[in-house]
Amino acid sequence: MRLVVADCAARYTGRLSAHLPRATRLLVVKADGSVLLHSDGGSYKPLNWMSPPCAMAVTEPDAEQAAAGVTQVWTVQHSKSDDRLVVELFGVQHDSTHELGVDPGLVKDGVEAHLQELLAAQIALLGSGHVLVRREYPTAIGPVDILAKAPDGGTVAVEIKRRGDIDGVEQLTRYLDLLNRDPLLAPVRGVFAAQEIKPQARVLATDRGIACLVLDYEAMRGVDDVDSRLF
Amino acid sequence: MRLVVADCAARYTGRLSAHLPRATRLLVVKADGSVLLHSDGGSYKPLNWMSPPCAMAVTEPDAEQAAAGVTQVWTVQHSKSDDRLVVELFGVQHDSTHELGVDPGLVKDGVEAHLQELLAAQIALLGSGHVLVRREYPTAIGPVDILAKAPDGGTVAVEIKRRGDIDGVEQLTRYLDLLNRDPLLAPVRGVFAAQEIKPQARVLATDRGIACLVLDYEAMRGVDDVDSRLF
DNA sequence: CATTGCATGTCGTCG
DNA sequence: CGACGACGTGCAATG
Repeated sequence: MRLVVADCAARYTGRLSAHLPRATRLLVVKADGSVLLHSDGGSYKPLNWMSPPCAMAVTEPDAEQAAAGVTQVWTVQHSKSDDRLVVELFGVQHDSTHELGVDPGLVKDGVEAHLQELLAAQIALLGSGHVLVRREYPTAIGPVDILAKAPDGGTVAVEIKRRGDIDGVEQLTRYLDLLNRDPLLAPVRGVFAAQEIKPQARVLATDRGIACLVLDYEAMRGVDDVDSRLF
Repeated sequence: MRLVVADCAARYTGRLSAHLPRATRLLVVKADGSVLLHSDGGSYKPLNWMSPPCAMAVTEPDAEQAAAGVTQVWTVQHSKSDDRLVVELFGVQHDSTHELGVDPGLVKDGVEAHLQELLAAQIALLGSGHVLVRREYPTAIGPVDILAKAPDGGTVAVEIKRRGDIDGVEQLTRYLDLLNRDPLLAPVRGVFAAQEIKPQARVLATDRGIACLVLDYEAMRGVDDVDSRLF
């Protein structure tokens, strides 16, 4: 990994065209050839970058660039597309290279998968008397998160999201359209379950006769912990 | 901006829980207090990070950490949530600080907005005899990208995307449902226009009687250039 | 300030 | 390799 702090300007062409006026920035060149240009603020997203696979060529400035004070030019070309990043360096404050080795990568705890497990285990949250049919119930247009039988003999299809917005309601609607054509399942009601349900999503769901269920992750995990201790 | 290359391990808790096993990484501390942990590969996204506003506290390792070889601990706490990033540093290879100043930021050329302008100017791409009503036609659930009158007296609603996938078809469907309730506009046909239309989106659109229009950005810009020269 | 829709999204997973 | 959904999505425009 090479770290350069330099006064620079950049131009990107590819999926869009964009340019960065001259300023002092951090340039990171990673072992796989990818390049990041970071400013001293903002988010984790660089101002400009090139993703791997790509190759960097360092060239001398042409006459015009040299007259403007450019000391070197980095041309970073993506290997599989015509995306290109050209960086003009004016003055270099810092330049160092470091051996980092391979990274074992991030280890995450589950979120949506865990919510699905918890709700399957606590299916009575849908209402007393509900029975789990199965998780990831397969259909032609993808798996339904949870399918359950209601005490009245009907079927309940549950779509689970961490954050419930309009897309999730659309997805559940498509499942319901399909499932209700199956005489063995119909009538199928929908339940839209999420840790947080956006107002617009709630309106749309209600308009379509889909129930909304707000999931309390901590509480559900608490119940689960109690269960774990009992067995 | 502070750049540190160090052997480190990290733990993030907040919207999810995750940890990074010990390895050598780049740690960037920006002027606004935000912290990025980068490996020597992958994309521009850090392995782990903390967004501003946040504050970093550097502390001595406790007895257990010290025994494991930890020399210092960085605790980065988000100011507005309970998101927290804790980094244990074992050995520091590099540590430097740089003054960067304010960045003027990225300047982009338009993409979707430009497509919309071009199609509005070349409305005959919808078929000969079409007349533009307006761009960003307002409705209760958001603006329709382009509304036009067809030569047969009907109305055409156009949804424009750079890449056309299923969400765009859903969005256009909602607009069409609403617009067709207006007797002054009905019947309203839909046109789904994009530089690239995903197969699933095309199937869904066709199934709903929505026409698909693939936009050739370069060709449309070419026509526009010719127009500009004429005037 | 909340909401919405876009993104050079990136990243996993599955067919 | 392509398609699809989730993301600690981030981010700007907008009401």
